[in-house]
Amino acid sequence: MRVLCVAEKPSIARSISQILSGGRVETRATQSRFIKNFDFDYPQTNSHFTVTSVAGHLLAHDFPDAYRQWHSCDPLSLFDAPIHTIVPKDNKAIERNLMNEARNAHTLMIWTDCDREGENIGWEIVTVCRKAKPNILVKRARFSAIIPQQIHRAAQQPVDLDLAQSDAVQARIFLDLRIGAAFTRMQTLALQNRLPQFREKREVVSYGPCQFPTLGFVVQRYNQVKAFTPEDFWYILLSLNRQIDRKENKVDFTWRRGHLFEVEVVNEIYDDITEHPRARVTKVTQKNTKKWKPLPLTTVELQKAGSRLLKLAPKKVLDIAEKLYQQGFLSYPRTETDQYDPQFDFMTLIGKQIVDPAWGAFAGGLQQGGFTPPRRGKNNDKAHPPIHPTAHNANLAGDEKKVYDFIARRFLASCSKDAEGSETTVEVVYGGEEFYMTGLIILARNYLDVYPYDKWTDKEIPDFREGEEFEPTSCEIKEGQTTSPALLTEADLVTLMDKNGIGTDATIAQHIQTIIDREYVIERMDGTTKHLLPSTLGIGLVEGYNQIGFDRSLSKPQLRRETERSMVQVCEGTKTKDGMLAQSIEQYKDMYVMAKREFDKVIESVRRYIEGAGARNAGNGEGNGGPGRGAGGAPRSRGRGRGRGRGNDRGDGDDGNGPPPAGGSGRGRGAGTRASRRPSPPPSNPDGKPGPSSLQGGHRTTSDIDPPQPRPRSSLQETAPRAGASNHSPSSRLPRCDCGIPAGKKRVTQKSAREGKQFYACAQDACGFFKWIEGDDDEGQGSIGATSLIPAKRAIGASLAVPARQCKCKEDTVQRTVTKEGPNKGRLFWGCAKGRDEGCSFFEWDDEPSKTPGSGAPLPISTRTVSHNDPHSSGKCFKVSHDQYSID
DNA sequence: GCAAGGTC
Repeated sequence: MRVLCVAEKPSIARSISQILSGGRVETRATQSRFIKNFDFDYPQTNSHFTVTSVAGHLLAHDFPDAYRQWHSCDPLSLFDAPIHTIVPKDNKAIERNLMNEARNAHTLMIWTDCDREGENIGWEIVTVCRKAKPNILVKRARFSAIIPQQIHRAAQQPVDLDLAQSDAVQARIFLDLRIGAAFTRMQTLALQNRLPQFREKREVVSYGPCQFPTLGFVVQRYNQVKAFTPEDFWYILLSLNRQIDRKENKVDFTWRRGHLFEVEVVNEIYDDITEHPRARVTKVTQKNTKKWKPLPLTTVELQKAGSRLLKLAPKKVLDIAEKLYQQGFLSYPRTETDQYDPQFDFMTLIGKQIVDPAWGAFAGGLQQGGFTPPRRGKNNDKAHPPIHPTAHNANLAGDEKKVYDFIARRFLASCSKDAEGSETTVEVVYGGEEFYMTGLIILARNYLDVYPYDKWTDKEIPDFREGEEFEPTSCEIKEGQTTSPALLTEADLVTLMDKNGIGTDATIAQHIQTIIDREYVIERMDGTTKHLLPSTLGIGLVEGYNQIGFDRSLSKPQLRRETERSMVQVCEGTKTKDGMLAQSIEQYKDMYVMAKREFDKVIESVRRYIEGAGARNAGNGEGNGGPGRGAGGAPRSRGRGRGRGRGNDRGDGDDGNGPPPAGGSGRGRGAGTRASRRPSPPPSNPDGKPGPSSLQGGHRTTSDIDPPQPRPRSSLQETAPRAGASNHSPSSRLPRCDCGIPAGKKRVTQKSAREGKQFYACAQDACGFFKWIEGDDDEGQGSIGATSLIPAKRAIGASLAVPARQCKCKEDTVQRTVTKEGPNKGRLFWGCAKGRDEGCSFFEWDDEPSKTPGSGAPLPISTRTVSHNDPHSSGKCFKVSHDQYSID
């Protein structure tokens, strides 16, 4: 039996040929420069194999001539115009090769990547091959790593292509083409008609459903920076000189109140406490603490780490990983999965690393009892495992070595144990005010030994006894200033796009490049950090469109997210391709009509900005004070507002008596005995520990993050935000609770599907008011849990893994793994978040459909795939009526 | 002269 295997790219064709043939393979050239055909016998299935490939998508889609000329039709008609499917000129040689080879084959086996796009590329290959041999039997090989065991298994146990996934991609292709072409022509022509700058330049002002939200993030951050007003604050620092190991040391105690924004109040407190000669140690506590080992590695994490730790551009990191994957050293590098299969064979892969001079000994230690199963993240695309090394490579240098080393060390670290330490907290009362200090002793470095990218250092502190008293060496008032957020870096933007489902692992970096190429955004180096600054054109477009009252803004991510959701529904079979298209086209057509009718607003906005008059008011109510960085650069994801009355998750924020806070609200527990004062704690790290802040650092102020200065470049100028230029953030966006006071913004902290989602609640916990913050994730910045709400970008399944099962307590359930020895060990199940003792007895296997009505739990793929496993039912795969492709 | 998604 002759089997024609077609991979998604030439390198995969070569690799699988090597593996399946055991090296005894004949290579034939084709008319395509890139494509080779590989012939060999595969006795395991009594077959003769020919392996070839395409190079990504084989087909292209465009409008017929009558619509292709920009002036030949109203752009509106592009929403309904016919779309032709063709084999583009560059792919003709590939097409000819496929048809020639198909004629001689009994079976066509599709070896494209196991994701949505791969399924669609598979159908494109089928379409072309069937032109030459209509009744060819079609099978699908499923694999997610180029390792012999998987490749042989895929060859011997092929499955069927998934029409639903292909349809979802098809719908996306048509939709993107129609929307992109219609909006791009309309806005380009309108701007050229009305503004001379555009007539002269004659450059395309493109609109794309991914590029515009990407631009939106850059503009949003710019507005936040510009709207930022620094605020002075004051705090009290208590110091003591005391010996550690016979060496004199100055140790600082942190004020429990953090810092206050009223200098008079601080002065008053200060005067009070300095009347007292001595401070007293009220409590010395010691507890064991851990630093968690890293999660298994996803593509986006790899890109962010590459940017932050290895100083390589996201695109560069991905290119290197792709190459190492093709050479068999890494697993598939485009994955959203950060959890391993319970059956994953860690030991064999760890064993391959013991020869390494740098981390071989560590790997050996893991083999001899040091192994602990990796943590389980929340994401699973059900197509690929986390990125891990599949073979050892000792012959790398430069950037390739950096990337491989990182991935190998990350893998070994994730198989190791958390680092362990002992944390000591000393609490002190001085003149009625509380101060504290923490120290850390690392007891076991564990994973840190192989993972130098994480830092955790001892902080020695002197011995203190409960009840002891001392005379402070100094007690002084320090001053600081809140600082503006920074403009986005490329890594920040990658994070935002990923969280909001804009683009795919493979295209995110390209969308960023597109908005730079279009001059919507300008890259600017600030020291060694590259920041992204919107151009006047970029701001003008976004602000202009924002002034048109769309339900869902074109520059925000919801629309794209809806497209993604629809695609998942098509994959699930709960929506048809045509249904999705009709619905989406109608929606975008309405928006197009509205945009065209009110395009004057965009034109005026663009005119204002590029002529320089608009920069004054870019905030436009958007600025929400910006993520507060505190004076010491607290994590950007955390705070909003400018310090005063920031919401904080520790519940010890605003006392509720003063004027309503601007950027959020804390729940008052009062400010000790001085209820009229308004304490504001230092920013916290995500783990709830105090972040590095001015309270410890002393004098770090806003000058750390100076706002960027203008540097004109072209007629479409850069715009530079200045701190303190305008708006205090409006509190008007906050709803009021049933008590009539502004509601507090809070975040779900419970481990569940909604973890991280924000909601409003009564700021004083008085009336029980509750409301989800709609579009919480849209703001992106700091929407910790957003990922779990975003459907998978490429592979089917990720969104289906979102836990939506609800237990008898009407709470979201949590996923657990069977640990008890027995046939179910390692199997996943869902149970009550509160546990069986405190909660209910809810129990469902993860791999079985939920019995809870409307739970949205995953359907096994097999139940919705048209399945024809009988190898003799040649051609029956295509009994399903299928108008997907008719190639012109 | 348009998009986003593959890959070379």
